[in-house]
Amino acid sequence: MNIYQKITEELETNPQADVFDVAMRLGGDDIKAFLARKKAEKGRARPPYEEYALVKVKRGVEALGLKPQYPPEEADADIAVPFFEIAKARRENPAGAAQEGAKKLAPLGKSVANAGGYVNIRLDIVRHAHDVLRQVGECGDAYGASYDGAGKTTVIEYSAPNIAKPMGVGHLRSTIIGESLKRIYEFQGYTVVGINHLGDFGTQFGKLLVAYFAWRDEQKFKENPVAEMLRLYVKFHEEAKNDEMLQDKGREMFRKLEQGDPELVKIWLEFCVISVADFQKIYDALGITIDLTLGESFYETLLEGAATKLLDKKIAVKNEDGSVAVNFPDNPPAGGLPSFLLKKKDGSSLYALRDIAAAEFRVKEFSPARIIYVVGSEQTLHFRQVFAALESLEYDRELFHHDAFGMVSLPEGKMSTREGRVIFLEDLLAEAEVRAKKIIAEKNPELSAQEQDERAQHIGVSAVMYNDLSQSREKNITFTWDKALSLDGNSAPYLLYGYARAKSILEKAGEEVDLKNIKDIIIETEREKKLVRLFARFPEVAKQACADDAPHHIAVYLNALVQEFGRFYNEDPVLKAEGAVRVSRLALVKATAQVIKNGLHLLGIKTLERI
RNA sequence: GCUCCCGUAGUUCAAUGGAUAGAACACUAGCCUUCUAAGCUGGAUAUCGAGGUUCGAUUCCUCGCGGGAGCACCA
Repeated sequence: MNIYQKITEELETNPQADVFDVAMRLGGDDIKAFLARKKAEKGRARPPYEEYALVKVKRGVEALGLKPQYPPEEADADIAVPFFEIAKARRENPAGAAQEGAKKLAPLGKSVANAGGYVNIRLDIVRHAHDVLRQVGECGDAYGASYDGAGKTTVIEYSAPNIAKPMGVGHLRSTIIGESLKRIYEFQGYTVVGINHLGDFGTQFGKLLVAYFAWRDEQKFKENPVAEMLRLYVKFHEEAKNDEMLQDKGREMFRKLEQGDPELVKIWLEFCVISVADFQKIYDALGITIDLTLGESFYETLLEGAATKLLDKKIAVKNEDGSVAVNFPDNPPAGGLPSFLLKKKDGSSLYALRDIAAAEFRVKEFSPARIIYVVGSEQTLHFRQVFAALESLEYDRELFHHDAFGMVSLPEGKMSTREGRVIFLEDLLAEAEVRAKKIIAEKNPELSAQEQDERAQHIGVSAVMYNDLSQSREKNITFTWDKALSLDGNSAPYLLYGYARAKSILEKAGEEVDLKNIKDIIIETEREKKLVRLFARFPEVAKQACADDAPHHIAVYLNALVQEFGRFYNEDPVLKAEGAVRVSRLALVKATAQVIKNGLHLLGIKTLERI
C-alpha cells in the first residue's frame, strides 16, 4: 500500500485530522521502519580498499612521494610512474630521473623498466593473478566493494516524476542514474537513503483541479484515469492561452488545497494514488527500489517554520504585495545570484521553499555526509539559489550536490507534455521489448513463448538503461528510437551475452574451480594477462565512479572487460585445454563472470544465465 | 542583456594535465564439423578557431564562433 492510500484511509476514519499532519506522521513511520531495516542489514564481507592487490602497489608508489598512473597497453605493465615533475625541479632530464627512480621502485614489481620519463612497473603476473583471483573468490558479489563510506550516510533524491502525468523519458534519466548512484555509494560502504521526491504539490495541482471540475469525463476517468488526467492537464493549458483568468483560478485553487480544504484534498489524494500505482509498474519493470517515497507535499508542515527562520535571519524579505523573496548580496559567495521567491503574494508556497524545508528535514533526520539531487540541468540555477540560502542558514555548502544531467529532446525540439511532444516511458519500454523479442525469436527459436517474452522484457529494459548510463551525465541527449534501443556494440545485450557465454563455459566444464585456492596458475597469452589486469582495476573503477558520481565509468570499464573476454574465448580454448592451463582459464572465466555481474549490479542491471 | 552547460572520426560516445586521442554504429574483407556468430580478426577518418599557462593541453585560463538551457509568483 502506498503512502497516499494510507493517508486516504486514515482521513476516512478520522475526517477531522489535518492531511499534512497525517502525511508527516505516516512518512515518519516509513522512515523509522526503513532505518530499522538498514540497521538490521548485515554488511557483506568486503576487504578494505587498501587491501586490493593493485591498490597495494599504488600505495607503495605513493609512499615514495610519487604519483602512480596506468600505463598504455603497449607498455605491457601494471603501473606507470611519471618523473617529469621531479626532473624539472632537479633540472635533470626526465630519463635520468626515471633511471634513478626505477631503483627505488624496484622492490614493488617483478621488473621495472623505464621508457623516457616513465617508470613502468610490471608485476609478476602469476603472483598477481593468484592475488586477484583469490580476492574475487573470497569477496564474490562484494569484489570491488570497500568500506570507505562506512558510518557515513548519503541521501540521494531521484526519479521524482510528476503526479497526474505519465512518466516521460526525462524522468528515466533521473531514475536510472539515481538508482545506479545509490548502488555505487552502497558499494563503497555508505548508508544510502534513496528518496523519491514526487512532484505531488504546487500550483499545477490547483490548475489540474480547476480542469477536473470544469471538463472531466467521469466515464473516462474511471476507465483510464492516467489518460484523463493528462487530457485535463493539456486542456487547461490550451484554454489558458485564451483565458487569462484561468491561471489565477488555478492559483486560488492551489491555495485552498494547501490550506487543507477537505473536498480538494480528497480528489488530490485520488490523483496521487492513481499515479503512484502507475509509476510502480515502471519501477517494477526497471527493477528499481526506491527506499522512501516522500513527495513535496510531505514537507508542508515544515514550510512556515522554514520561512519564518529565513525572515528572522534577514535572509528573506516580505515584499509589499505579500510575496516572500530571498535576495542575495552582490559579493561572494552567493554574489550575483538572482533573487527568488519562496511564497506567492497569496501566501501559498513555491517549490524553492519546499526544497529548503526538505533539505533541513533530511539533515536533521539522517545526519548525512552528503545530499545528492539527481535532477535535470535546467534546474541548476534553482539549486544554486537553494543551496546558497541553506548556506546562509549555516549549513555546510559541501553537503549539497546537484548532479545535473542533460536534457532529453526530440529531433523536432524540446519535449513538452503540454504540446503532446513527448515520449512516454511506457511506450519506450514496450518498443524495447518488441525489438529485443524480434532478435530472440531469430536466435533462440527453441525457447517457449513465455521464456522469449521474459528475456525480451529484461534485455529491452537493460538496453534502455545501459544506453543512458554509458554516457556522462551532463550531455544533452537527442532522443531517437534506434539510439535508445541499440542492441549491439557497446550495449547491455553485449555485456549480458559476455556473462551468459562465461556461464555456459563454466557449466560445460563439469568441474568447479575454487578461485581462492588454485595451486598452479598459468598465464601465458596476451588475453589472459589483460584479463587479470582488468580484474585488478575494478575496485578502483568502482571507487572513481563514486567519487565522480559517474556511473558511466563502470559502463566503460565493463565494455572493455567484455571486449577482452571476447578475444580471450575466441583465441584461447578453455575446455579443450588440459591440466593447469585448463584450470587457469576456467578461473579467468569464472572471475570474468563475477566482475561483469558486480559491475552490472552497480548499473542496476541483472545478469541472465542464458541469453 | 546576464548566467550556466556542451563543441572529439560521417554518426553516437570515451579519454585522474601525460606515452601513437580510444570504442561502437555505419561501410568493407575474412572467421561457425572447435566452449552461444547478440561474437571474433583486418581495413579509413577526428580534438570548432585564436591566444595563454605548463617539461607536457582534448583536459586548465582568456577571447571569439556554434549548439542547448535558465534568469520571481510553474516544477
